[in-house]
Formats: sequence, structure tokens, C-alpha cells
Amino acid sequence: MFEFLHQKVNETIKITNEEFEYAKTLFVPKKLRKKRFLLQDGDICLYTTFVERGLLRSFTIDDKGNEHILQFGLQGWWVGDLYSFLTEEPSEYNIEALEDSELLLITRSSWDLLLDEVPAFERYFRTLIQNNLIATQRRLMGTMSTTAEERYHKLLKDFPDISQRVPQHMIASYIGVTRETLSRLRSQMVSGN
Amino acid sequence: MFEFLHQKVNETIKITNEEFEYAKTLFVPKKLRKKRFLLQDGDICLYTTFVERGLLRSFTIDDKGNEHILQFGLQGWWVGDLYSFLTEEPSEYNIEALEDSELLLITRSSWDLLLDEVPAFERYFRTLIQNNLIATQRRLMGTMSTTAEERYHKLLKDFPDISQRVPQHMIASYIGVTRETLSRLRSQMVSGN
DNA sequence: GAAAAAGTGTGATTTAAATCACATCCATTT
DNA sequence: AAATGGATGTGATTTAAATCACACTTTTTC
Repeated sequence: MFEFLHQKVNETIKITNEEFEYAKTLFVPKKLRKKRFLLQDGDICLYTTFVERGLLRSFTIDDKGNEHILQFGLQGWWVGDLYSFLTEEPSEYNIEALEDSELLLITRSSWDLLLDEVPAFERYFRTLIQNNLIATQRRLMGTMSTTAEERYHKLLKDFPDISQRVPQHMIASYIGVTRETLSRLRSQMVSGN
Repeated sequence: MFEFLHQKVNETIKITNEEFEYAKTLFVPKKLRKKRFLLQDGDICLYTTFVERGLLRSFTIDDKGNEHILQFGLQGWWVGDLYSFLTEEPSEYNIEALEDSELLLITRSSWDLLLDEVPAFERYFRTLIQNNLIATQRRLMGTMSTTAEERYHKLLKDFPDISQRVPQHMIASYIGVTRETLSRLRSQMVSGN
């Protein structure tokens, strides 16, 4: 149940067995079936979540009803709405399982405890958030300076299997174009290049 | 020299005077005149920088020669290229003073030392980066789901004085449109609304 | 204080992508 | 196996913004 989390944590920080045993007591395992939601907009995000197995997506829905995907949550990633989690205000995000998934949830109070009791975890999360920030900044600059086609190629490069695991219209909404535009892009690629 | 940093740090964490006195020894003050660069693309980002006074911008230049602004560095903010700072690989960013500025620089090794010696700073930076991530995610979703006009209004709301302090073409390149588009937007606003 | 450089406004035209519309196609469910 | 809903492909049209071009203004700089 906790092997994968243990492994991922060990990749960035040194942690004793006792410390990890303690950490384990603070997480709640949960299985989430495909198409079920971990968070729905309007609700407060009560957990930050480690994906042990499966695939999720976090997304918003705008005024026109269009979805915009912030993140695909693959195995070994964390998902949640940081803002709502920290402020306990209603979230604007939805988090949905795209495959049957096994998750490890931690509440705000347990998370605070973990950071207080095990400083190594403070560093782990700092590093995690840091890498996420770097990636998000890159993606932001990418949406401003590159074409839809370049962003699509980058996605395929960064997540080679995602294209097989999720419907194309979700990939479109991740790179910030309509499903029609992505469809045309793909057919051009088959013929042209 | 360090009053403002002390104040900002105190807003998020509890820190003893000895701890802050120690931290002070790790920073290098620097004055940077308007139009001078703190970082140029191709160079390694050797410092992470606190803005005591003044205004900077960090930006990339794309293949076509267009600039894209990641961040305006106002008083009390941190600027730098995290990726280059952490990996010691050449940066793709430029950081330029838009006004005469007073800065506090910290090198990678001093920063590591600070985080090791003063765990409260680990928390301070975790919180800082966390808030930056939340803001960057919002901006990313904004570029995907809102019009240029909405993004412009949001910028004016978030940074009421920025419009007076920096040229309009930089504001355009922050919200992700050309200077012409922003110009037309503004003239519509004067007449219409 | 003149000259150069940087910044802004506005028209005409082009372009990339959104929107609208409809035809498949595929997969799950009953 | 038929039926329903989700997903995809593709044409026609519209739209928002980019691009090109040039005039004018303001700010630096020598």
C-alpha cells in the first residue's frame, strides 16, 4: 500500500524507518473508481492526495461550460487544490478518476502535524512544490510563446503514454485548444510529418 | 538594509533574532541601476534575490524575438530562475531592473546552508513557493479560459500601480498579447466602459 | 537642447483558432 | 445484438488577435 510513496519520498530526502512508520499513520487509503470524483467545485478540498496507482485529472469549468485541465495525476504524483486545502475555502477545481485508482489521502491537520514532527517532510514538500512551480512556469510561458502544435508535441514527449490513456478532447483541453483544432492538428501530422 | 526582508519573513514564520542575524551574514546586498541586468539568458542563475526596493522583470525571448514576461519583481518579492539556480544549467530567462533597485542576493551554497541550519527558513521558502505555485496555476488557467481583456483587468486589480510604473508593451507581454492588441483594448475601454 | 531611441495609437490585411453543424465511429450497457 | 451516449473527424463560417505599416509622442542621451 505504501511502498510507492516510500520510494518516491526516498528519492528526494533521507528518512528513517520510524519517521516513515509515523507518516503512514497519517494517511488514509482510498480506492476511487473510474469516473468518480475526489473533489467537486464548490466543495472544500479536505485532502492532499498521493496517487499510488491509476490516473486522475484536475480541471475547472468556465462560464461557457468548457473544461480546462490543470493536471493529469499519474502514479507517483500528488493531486489536490492547494489553495482550497490551505485556506479551507470552496474549490474551483474538480478532480476525477480517469482510471480505477488507489490513493493515499492526508487531511490538513495531519499534514500540519507531519510537517511539524518530521522536518524531512517539510523539505520533501518544498522540493515537490518547487519542481511543480518550475514545470507550471514553463507551461505558462509555453502557452504564451509556442503554437498549439508545439505544445502537443511537448505533451507527447513529456507523457508518452497519456495519449493512449485519455480521450483526445482532454488532451486538447490540457494544451489549451478545442477538440476540433487538435483533431485537425493530428490529421495534418499523419500526412505531413 | 535588511528591515524589509526581516518583516516579510516574520509575516510567515516565527524566527529568533539570532537566527535572523545568522541569515543576514549569508546575503549580499547589491544595487542595480535601471536597465541593468541581474541575469542574462545563457548564464547560470547564481543567486536567488530578494527585492528590498525597486522593480524588476524576468522574461524570455522566443525564436521570433518576442519577449514574454514571467514576472514583475516588486518590493518584497523574490526573483530568479529556480531551475537554473538549482541545476546550475544555463538559464533561458533574463532579469532586468525597470527601476533603480536594492537587492539582497543569496548564492546556492548559502541558501543550502540557511535551509540546513535554520529549519524555519525551509518552511518560509516552502510557503513562498507554495503561494507562487497557486498564483502561477491561476494565471495559467486564466490564459486558457479568459479573454485578453479579462486578464488585463485582473492585472490592474492585482497590481494597481504597475500600469503607471512600466511601459504598456510590457504589460501586453505579461498578459500574453501584442502591444497593438493592448492598445486597442485600452481605447475601447476609454470609450465603451 | 538637438538628435536618437523608445513608446504608443490606429488603420488595413492576414492568420490561427473558435464556433457551428453534422456525419461517423466506438464502446458500454441492457 | 440493438441502442444509447461518448468520442472523433471534417467542412463552412466567424472571430479574435497577429502582423504589417506608418504617424505621432515622449523620453533618454550625448
